[in-house]
Amino acid sequence: MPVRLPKVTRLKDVADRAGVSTATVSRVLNGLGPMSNEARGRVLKASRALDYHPNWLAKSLRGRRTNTIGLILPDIENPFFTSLVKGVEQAASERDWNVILCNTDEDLHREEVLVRTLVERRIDGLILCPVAGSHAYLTPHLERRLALVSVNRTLPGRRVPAVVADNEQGAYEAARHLLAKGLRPLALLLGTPKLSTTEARLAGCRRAAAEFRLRAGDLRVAVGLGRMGLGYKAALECLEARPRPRAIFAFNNLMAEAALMAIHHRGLRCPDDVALIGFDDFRSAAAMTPPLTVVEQDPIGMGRRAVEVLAEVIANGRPGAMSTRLPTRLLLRASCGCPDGSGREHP
Amino acid sequence: MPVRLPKVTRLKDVADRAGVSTATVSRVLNGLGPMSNEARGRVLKASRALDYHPNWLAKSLRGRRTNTIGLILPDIENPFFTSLVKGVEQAASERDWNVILCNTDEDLHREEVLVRTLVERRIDGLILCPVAGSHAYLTPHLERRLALVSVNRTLPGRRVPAVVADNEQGAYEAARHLLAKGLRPLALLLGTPKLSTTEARLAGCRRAAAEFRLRAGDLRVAVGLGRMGLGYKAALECLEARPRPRAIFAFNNLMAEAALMAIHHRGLRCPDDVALIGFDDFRSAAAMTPPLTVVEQDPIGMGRRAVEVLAEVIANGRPGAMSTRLPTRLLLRASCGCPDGSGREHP
DNA sequence: TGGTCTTCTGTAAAGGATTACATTCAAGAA
DNA sequence: TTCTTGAATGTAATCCTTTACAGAAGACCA
Repeated sequence: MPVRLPKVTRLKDVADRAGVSTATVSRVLNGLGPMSNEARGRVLKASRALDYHPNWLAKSLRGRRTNTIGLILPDIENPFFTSLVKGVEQAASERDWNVILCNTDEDLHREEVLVRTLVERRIDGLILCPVAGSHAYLTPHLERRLALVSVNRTLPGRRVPAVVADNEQGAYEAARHLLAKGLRPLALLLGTPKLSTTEARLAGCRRAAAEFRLRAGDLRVAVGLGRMGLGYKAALECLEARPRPRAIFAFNNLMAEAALMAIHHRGLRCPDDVALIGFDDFRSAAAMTPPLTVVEQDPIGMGRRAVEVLAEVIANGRPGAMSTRLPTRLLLRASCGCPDGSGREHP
Repeated sequence: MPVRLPKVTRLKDVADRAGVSTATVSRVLNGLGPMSNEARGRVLKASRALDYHPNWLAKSLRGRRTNTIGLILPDIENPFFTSLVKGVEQAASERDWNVILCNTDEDLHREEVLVRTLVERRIDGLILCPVAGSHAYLTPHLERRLALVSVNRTLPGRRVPAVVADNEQGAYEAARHLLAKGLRPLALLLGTPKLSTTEARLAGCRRAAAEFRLRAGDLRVAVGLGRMGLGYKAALECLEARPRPRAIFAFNNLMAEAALMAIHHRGLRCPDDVALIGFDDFRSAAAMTPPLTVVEQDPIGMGRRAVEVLAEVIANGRPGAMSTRLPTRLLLRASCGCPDGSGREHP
């Protein structure tokens, strides 16, 4: 029998219609405790007829668990983070968790506000990619045993589990690859400075430089500050210096694109005049001319792993390991002067 | 005096420490009702000392309002939707609303489950970009007066307010531009079929074709099904046909990239052998070789507008207008054989 | 002094679910 | 027949806030 659906249906309404108590309805709907088939049938029928949707607020309030985690990222428009979101969503939905996604735009104050909001929402745990700066505001949250995992970037000086890529090694391999070809000067195009990723990648490059006994002038550092326009300008200036760099290593996907545009607009050929390697693969990298060599990360895997670590923290109060470092891989395409080795450019 | 923070602080704890009732604490913290400065000071001090964070679950349960909206999209990895998310987030945060973002992966069943989940969470409203197929499951939700706005795509045959781009006109202008240059055959590379966007763009192309009195064989339709690999294959096949198309109009950013790769891999020159126009601008479009001409949309504006319409529905029970159609613009770059007119390739 | 207003504060009832505990009832055992 | 046991169900407390309503205390006026 169809029913006019006037207001929102409560558990009590279902109970009344089925002629049982609220406790019975709750037990039936959650499949807990003993129940007669008789009661079960009546409850399910009533629930269906009234189009009952349990009030998740009440449920969570009572159960002290929201099955929701927070995910705070600095820039969801960046394809790296977009893929990371996907990984987190996948792993979360396997656990029947929901994700609340938030964007800081690299703004520390906004990050602090977002963390507070999520804590007030009683999320079960938080995955955070912290912006640069002091995270003193986290102290009371951590004392309160907020389940927290940092992802992609670390939180310096805090005992917070981290899931990151092996930035040092990845950058080392890229720089070594360029230097082994004799390409120098080598210019580094940094994204946002002071981040743990930037620092680690820089360290990797310095290791390679030391190994090849590079002279001081043969390692240049330009800073793009994480914005396309600024990266483009920095790359242009960098290409103006004499002797001109023979290779550029861009520290993220945005900077790699900026560098390639700068090379083209200067009328230079890539890789013949200037070789280019980027950090992090992205959808368009293989469609560029030339296809871009990149240090490939696994953002989806990183997101998945972050959820797993968070699950450990939630369940046991602490993670299995404080630090997870995911391997990277040099994905050779034409922009560094190599024959398109490891495939992938045919989608 | 610093306090060891043992468990989570409740309103009651603050009240006890300040020596007042819970009602007073609530009034002070929400700035409602009359209160003495005396009480105010004591409450604020206690609240700070105990690091009190109001329980949003209890608040929302009692207030029957969550200040949260849902946003369901088919593919958050697509930069178009990523920007749309940004617009929604901006407009939402101006209203102190939070956004729960969900991903359907173009799967109707997943969409249905997500809507149910969000309804159970008692979101105040929902912005939905529906996948193809029958949305019968929406009927009871709409009877229950779920505040719903569809975005980018419409829900055929339902009275649900929609915020979309003017797909017909945008596609018409692009096709006209190519046909006016005498480029034929013209090949259309569709994304996912049966979507309102695809249909509208197709209609725009047919209008242009009729205007130019195109012969039947001079308008080809290939289908990429919204996946990079399939789009690439479809484009390759399309380029194999004789006479070879002199122009391709790709119906979304993914298909445009696929088409460009196919052109390159076939050893053809763009735009000399085959001109190319895509639908929707994206970060890398200007960095491609040649830079891509596209029908530019305004995804951020679309997201913002969707929130505004949703706000009307929430406040008044109905929208100001059932349909909002946002203008598009042909953004000329080199890939259609035009001099880089409207700039933008220098970031 | 008593009455009327104001201004502040407290008590207790929602809001909608889960669940510890109590109760009922029938079957089986002694 | 009476007692024990177990399954099935109901009652009421609980989670944490907001807020209607009532009460208290002081100011002011007649």
